[in-house]
Amino acid sequence: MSQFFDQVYAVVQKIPIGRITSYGAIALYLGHPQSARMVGYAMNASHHRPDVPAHRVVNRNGMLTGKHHFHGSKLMQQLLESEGLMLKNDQIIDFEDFFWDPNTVLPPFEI
DNA sequence: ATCTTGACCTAAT
DNA sequence: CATTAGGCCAAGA
Repeated sequence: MSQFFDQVYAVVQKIPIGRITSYGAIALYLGHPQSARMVGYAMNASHHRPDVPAHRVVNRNGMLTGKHHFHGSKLMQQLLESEGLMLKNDQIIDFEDFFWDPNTVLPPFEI
């Protein structure tokens, strides 16, 4: 089951193209407000899952803290830029404008 | 089995 | 302002 990881992947897959969200927002949505680290860990373990757009998940400041875990260190930035986002110094410009919050967009999470 | 290390976040100092 | 401390819990050594 590994519920939590799968739930994380399910949410990440719903992030629209060109939008991004944060680890903490996902953790909060799933009812684990203090388990943001686990969301990041789930991403680390999502390499063998092809349909999980891990590049659309950044930390709450819009910084690409996980870029080193991609195949190339530029890959994450390139993927985001190809979706229309602008980046500077590993940080998303106008992060708040592109932020996609599952807590306000998706229906309340239910077990 | 224990110890360490994290794609994090918040609250307190 | 910046820095620390604590909580979270899955893997690897």
